[in-house]
Amino acid sequence: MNINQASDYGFRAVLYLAQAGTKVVEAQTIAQNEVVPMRYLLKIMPSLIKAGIVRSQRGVGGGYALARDPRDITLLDVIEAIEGPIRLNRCLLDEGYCSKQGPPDCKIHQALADIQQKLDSDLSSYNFADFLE
Amino acid sequence: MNINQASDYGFRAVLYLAQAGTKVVEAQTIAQNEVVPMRYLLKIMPSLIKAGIVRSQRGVGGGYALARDPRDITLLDVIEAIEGPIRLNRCLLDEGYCSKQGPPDCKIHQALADIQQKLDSDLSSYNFADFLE
DNA sequence: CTTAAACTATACCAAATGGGTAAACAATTA
DNA sequence: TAATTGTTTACCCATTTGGTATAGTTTAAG
Repeated sequence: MNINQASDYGFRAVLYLAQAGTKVVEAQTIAQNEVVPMRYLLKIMPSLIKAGIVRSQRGVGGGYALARDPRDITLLDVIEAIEGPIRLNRCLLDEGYCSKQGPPDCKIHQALADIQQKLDSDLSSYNFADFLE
Repeated sequence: MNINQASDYGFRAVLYLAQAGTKVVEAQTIAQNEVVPMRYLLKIMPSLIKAGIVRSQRGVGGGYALARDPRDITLLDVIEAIEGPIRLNRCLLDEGYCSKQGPPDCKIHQALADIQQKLDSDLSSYNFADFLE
């Protein structure tokens, strides 16, 4: 039960870009400053772009910049961009996954759904403007 | 980011035992009723025993029963018994794990710590008496 | 006091996931 | 048109996950 390394790298990249303001920063700079393996970072970034969190520019002088105000980027946004939606239990998303095919009123399922919703909302309550010094 | 299958099986086993009251129930009965692979269930149960959630009896007529009131067994208890403590990010538990060895005042770390604490508390707010019909 | 029923401990295994690297490609600018 | 920088895709190895098998230990019944 944890956030994976890729998401953690995503946090660092977004935070670095937030600190950089509107400047376009190349991957290598982010990788070095945030101690993220460069090639791995390059693989992660497109997920952040597809999610509308980051924009990129190719070619000489290219790099990455935030696509929107850091205030509008939450921890959950980054996690979901990289790992997809959170599901405390697979049964909460994959209908028919549960081997018991439990009664639709499975109370544990309902409890987990409630807890997951709170977790989502907690992860959404922190935005990257909060993290700037 | 999810609770693993073993914990889900653990939920089912504990719920089944809670419904059985004080009766000693053999593994096969639990496995069949809760649709859990018998051998896998047998591997999981010792974790619940070590955590003081379940007690076992060997030999003829043996089986499992809850070791304490269902009201005193929470979702978190079962998860921690089976998966160990929850850590949203490894850096929250393994000191010195973070490749950045970030400043001790990493704001993201602090946010995740807060969120994790809320998650723990939410998972603790449901006990297995709540789940009985 | 032996046998059968039940849990325990270990070891093993295949498939999926996680973390990371490599190489060829596409775009952009000087 | 060449150099720079991101994109795409494929590959790779180690770990984890979910599960099975096997040998062993405890206990109650006969």
